[in-house]
Amino acid sequence: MNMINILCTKLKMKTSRIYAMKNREIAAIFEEVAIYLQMQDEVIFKVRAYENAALALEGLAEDVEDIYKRGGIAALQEIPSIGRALAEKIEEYIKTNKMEFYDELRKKLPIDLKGLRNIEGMGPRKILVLYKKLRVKDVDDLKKSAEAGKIRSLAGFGEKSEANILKAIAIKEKSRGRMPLFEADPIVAEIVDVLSRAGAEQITAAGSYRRRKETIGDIDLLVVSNKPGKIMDAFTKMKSVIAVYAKGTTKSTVRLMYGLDADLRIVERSSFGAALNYFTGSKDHNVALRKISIFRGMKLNEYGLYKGKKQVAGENEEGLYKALGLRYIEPELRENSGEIEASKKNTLPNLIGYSDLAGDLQVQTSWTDGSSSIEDMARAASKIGLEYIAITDHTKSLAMTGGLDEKKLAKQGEEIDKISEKLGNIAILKGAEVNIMKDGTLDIASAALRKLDVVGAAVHSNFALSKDQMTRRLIRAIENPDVDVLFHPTGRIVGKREPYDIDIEQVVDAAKSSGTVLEIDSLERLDMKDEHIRLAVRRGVKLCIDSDAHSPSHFSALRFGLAQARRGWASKKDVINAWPLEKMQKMLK
DNA sequence: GCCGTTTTCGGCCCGACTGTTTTCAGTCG
Repeated sequence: MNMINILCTKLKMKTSRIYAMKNREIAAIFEEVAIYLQMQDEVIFKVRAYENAALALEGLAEDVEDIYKRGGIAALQEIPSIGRALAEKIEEYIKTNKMEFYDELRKKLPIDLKGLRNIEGMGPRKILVLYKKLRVKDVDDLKKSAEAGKIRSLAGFGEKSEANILKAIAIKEKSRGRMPLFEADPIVAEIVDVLSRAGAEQITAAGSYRRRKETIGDIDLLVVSNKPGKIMDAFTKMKSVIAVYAKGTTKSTVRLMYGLDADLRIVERSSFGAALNYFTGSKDHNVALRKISIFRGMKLNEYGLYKGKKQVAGENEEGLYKALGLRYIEPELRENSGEIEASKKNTLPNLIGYSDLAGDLQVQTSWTDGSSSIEDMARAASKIGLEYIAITDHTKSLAMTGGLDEKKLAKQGEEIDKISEKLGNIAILKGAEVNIMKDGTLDIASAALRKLDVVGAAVHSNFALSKDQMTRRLIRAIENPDVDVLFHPTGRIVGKREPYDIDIEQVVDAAKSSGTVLEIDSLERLDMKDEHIRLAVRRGVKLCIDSDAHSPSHFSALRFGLAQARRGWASKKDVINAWPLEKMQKMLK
């Protein structure tokens, strides 16, 4: 939340512009309350209730304020992990922007909980002791106390604890939070290489990396090896390791110089499936599976599924799900957001596969801000197995890219025909990424657009309109009979730019009624988000997954768009560029 | 404080590692 606050201040934006802002605010408060309660020796289950509620709010697609407006307290209680008491607290916060219960706790213990909790090893009990004995209120106090050698003499602490605190603070100062998946990819490859050289028999990256979440908080690796000592040594001595938090025979944790942690677990082959399942998560998904195990009179841990002392499953994930009476659930779906119920009822979607794309409907070239010629881009696309691409350079109002006008579009069309004929092995469609003006009109005349095969429309300016204005702007473009696809519908860029404020449901509904395709932009943007995709799929809106390539190497980003689509429960039937060219073209206006 | 394939009361996921201890509490995922 801090990051968002900073962002808001910097951009002088109203906080309401940030998507589902209230959800995160309230989640942050509940998280803090949980810590306060733990300090006060409140029963752990009450603590968990607040933690669970925070998680539920963070994972919520809909704005909690909208839910409240729609159905009041009763609607809030429909949210899992929110009961009467917490619903009332949420109501209070929506109405007054305050929560008395929380304010009281804070008055009693005026501590920067969030800051202190962010220091590795600092939990509620330690924070409380440090406050009571040394009046430590924030990270700055903590650092000073440690440097002055005051901590080592406290009961429960020692010299090592004191040194670790200083180390953890130093590391935190260099931390960077969550990392986009596409940045983590090469780092994971590097670690896998090291472990494989050290003699690991089997290596799999698990965690949010395997679930293909758009950002990851750390890297979880799972290894099968009969030389655990050697593997752990190789892992903790990697060049990129700047600190070792823990090193055991089955589990080690290190901090990497890239600003995130990596966890390594070594397991027996007979437990690999159970371990993979456990370390892939999500935590919520795991907890749900364990509850099912208990219900069926069994116990699930990272070593297997047990009936008494007998392992009934665990060597592979498929067997594990089967033994729990479930259909196999793909990692991208494991967020405990309905996948377990769907698995029970056998209604899981047949997810689009990572090699299912036949074409790419957004490609830029050196005609505008791309680096390469039409021919080079077409060759690169063909090389990775695509059967068709659409050339979609920017249009004239995007002056900084040298956007094309009607005349240049016509000229580019002639060039495309020539190259198409020359190459022969890939269909090159004529298209454009047409700029959506502030009022929702387009910057290219209808007559010129009708000569194109694919018209994508996109917002590139005036991001700070009100929710209402922006929604109307997009809907006007969507309903334009010349527009086939709405490119990167929410304008966000992972880790860089928040989405503009729109009513996504209205946008999706407009796409449905007008037969407009919504894009999943793969490169850096990952726009739409998984939850938006899921909404679109539910409403029967067609999607396309595009690279938004500006150079030949960018086509490799399609796998991230595909991952996003899978996380949004999309099947091949939902994604038009997974279809053969002729069938795809029938979907265009 | 939440929740119900079993339960409107009585449960609530499970285990590894560290540091400070001599058996465990605290933290983490």
